[in-house]
Amino acid sequence: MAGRPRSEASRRAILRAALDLCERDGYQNVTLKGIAQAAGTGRQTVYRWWPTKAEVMLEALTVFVEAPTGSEDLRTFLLETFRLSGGAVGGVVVGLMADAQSDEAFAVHMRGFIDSRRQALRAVLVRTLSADVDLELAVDMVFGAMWYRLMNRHAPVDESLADEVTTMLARLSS
Amino acid sequence: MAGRPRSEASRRAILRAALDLCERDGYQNVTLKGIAQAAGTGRQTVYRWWPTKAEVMLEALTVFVEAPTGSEDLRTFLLETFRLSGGAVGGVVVGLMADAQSDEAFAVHMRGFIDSRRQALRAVLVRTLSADVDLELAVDMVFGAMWYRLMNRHAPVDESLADEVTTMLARLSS
DNA sequence: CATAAATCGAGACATTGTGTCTTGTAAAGT
DNA sequence: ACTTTACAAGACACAATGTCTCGATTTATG
Repeated sequence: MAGRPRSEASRRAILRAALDLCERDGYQNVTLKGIAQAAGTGRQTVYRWWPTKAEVMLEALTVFVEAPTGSEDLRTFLLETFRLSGGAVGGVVVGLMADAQSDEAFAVHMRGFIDSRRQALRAVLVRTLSADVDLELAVDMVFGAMWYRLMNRHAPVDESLADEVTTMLARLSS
Repeated sequence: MAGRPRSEASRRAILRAALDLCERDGYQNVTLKGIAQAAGTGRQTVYRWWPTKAEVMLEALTVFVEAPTGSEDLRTFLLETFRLSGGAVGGVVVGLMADAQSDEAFAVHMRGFIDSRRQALRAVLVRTLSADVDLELAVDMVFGAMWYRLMNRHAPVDESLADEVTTMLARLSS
């Protein structure tokens, strides 16, 4: 009761092609057909292992992009996080968040991804803020500001945002 | 050099049908074909005046939903805003934000909509916060937290959020 | 009143992406 | 050998988008 094993080469080729096409054409213009073609694989091979483009991208992110380590310093943590989000990866995660709005099954996985990042920030903030500050709300406001800017594009997500957020939070404990 | 004037009845029927279908089926499941059909109008009549579903919805919001007035009290302002965003309107604006990620022309209009709300909050915050607090960042963090919760759905946008944000901001000026 | 201009509702049409299905081949265990 | 599963390639039905055509309607102009 066993057949041909899953091709690890095809899997990596698909995940790699997904990210590459994303960077070249933008998340919204990437199609599953395009991913399969760029990866030199059949379309069914993609559909067999992932239900949607978003799921492919999410796995590609976790495989090829390492998340910022849990730095102890808030400013450093935010610098790493915002540097990553402001670049090509930012375009992907924004597309994923947009797709999550029309795909509840994927939204669940997206929340898992988001939650891991929330935990990392929470671990930093718990050492930075006073004990009587609402930690969950602080996480919402920091990452909220980041996502808000990523999606609405009224201001960049960059080093200066990390500085400003850091000084803003410092005021809470004075 | 004048022809038949635009039918105001059709315009209102389309905007009304757009919101009604949104509430019944959810933003993502609404199609332009469905809107035209529900409004009892031809499809071309919709396309003649709006390029996309998102533009129809945005106009429908501004016509049928009145924005919270610029209350002087921060907590009251947030209560009104969050009560609106937490209901059926929240589902629409989230859908619009998602669509804006794949339609740059609409994203420009969306930023205009967002910016009017930012100005309203800014007007309240400038009377609430100390003069040396970064006002733009404060707006980003407050509305950011709201949008973050609306899109990721890890926590509700309700009265308690308004309370928590109000007390959090009060700490900045102590 | 006659004509030009622009709208109206209705629906055909091509295009594109999704997701399923089929075909013939390849690689594993039994 | 035989079964099972994956593979690449591509046909297929389906749904939504956006353009186009059609005949009819409603306005301003001469």
